Amino acid sequence: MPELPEVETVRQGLVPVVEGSVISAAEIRRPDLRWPFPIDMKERLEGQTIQKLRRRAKYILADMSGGETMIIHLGMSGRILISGVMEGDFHYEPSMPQKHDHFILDFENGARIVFNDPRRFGAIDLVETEYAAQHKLLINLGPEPLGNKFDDVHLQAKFKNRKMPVKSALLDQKIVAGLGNIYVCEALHRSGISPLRKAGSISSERIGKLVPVIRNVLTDAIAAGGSSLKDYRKADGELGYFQHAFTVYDREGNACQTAGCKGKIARIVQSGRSTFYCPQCQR
DNA sequence: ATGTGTTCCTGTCCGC
DNA sequence: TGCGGACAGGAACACA
Repeated sequence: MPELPEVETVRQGLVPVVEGSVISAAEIRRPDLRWPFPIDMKERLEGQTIQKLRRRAKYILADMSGGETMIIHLGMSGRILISGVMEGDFHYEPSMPQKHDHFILDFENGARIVFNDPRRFGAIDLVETEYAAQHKLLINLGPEPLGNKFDDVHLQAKFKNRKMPVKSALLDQKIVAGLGNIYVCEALHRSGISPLRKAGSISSERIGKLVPVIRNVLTDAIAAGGSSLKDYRKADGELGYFQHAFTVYDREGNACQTAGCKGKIARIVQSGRSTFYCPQCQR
């Protein structure tokens, strides 16, 4: 579900609530999500101050005062919602845990955050901050698409000789980390590149154009608070609204909006995932 | 090495 | 209304 813009939006929503806040209680309501939690995670979290909330690709990283970092992934259906209030605000009793609320953090300032994930493809781990970047889940990630290391030189090198469709290549987190199904489809449409094209067959000139398009799609989506289809909510429970700006994703059968294009948006399946594109203007 | 298919899990929607 | 099947923002893993 959540791709980079959604994860970043959630992170930004959580920052004012959790950064500098002391965890008074950690409630772990099942032993695992996709993988088992560290057996002593509760004890290692309680009493800690969350010093910094970072993001790497689709992961949220919470650095604790005691030198450990909590690594969080939202999977397909994960949400983190703020459900208590901070001191000084209007106060009310936190609601009872809902179905699929798996992990709850209470803070000394009265704030509460709840991790809810119906499908349980999400993950939470706790590791030494110093080695967080070497974590199995993070070590092989490619560059941040909004960072300096993501440029046309990098993408050309990664695409060279690859026979995989460009759609699949951009979903590969080792090539660039943070894109998912929505934003790959949208970026390819904005670029006029067919998702079916083999990555190795795209000219350096077109790759040079694709790089800023990817950045712009993600930046636009973050500015819109992400895309809310079914599960996704911002940390305050509000909807994102980038879904209204989709040009292809989930728009099968609609007319292509590209200026001068008479095409109709098609849906195909690549590597088991839906791809939406315009066969007319994407080549 | 590289590309593809399967799998984890719950919920929703659509057609009959 | 009920029932079955397709499908959903991800990505590790097994296998050709």
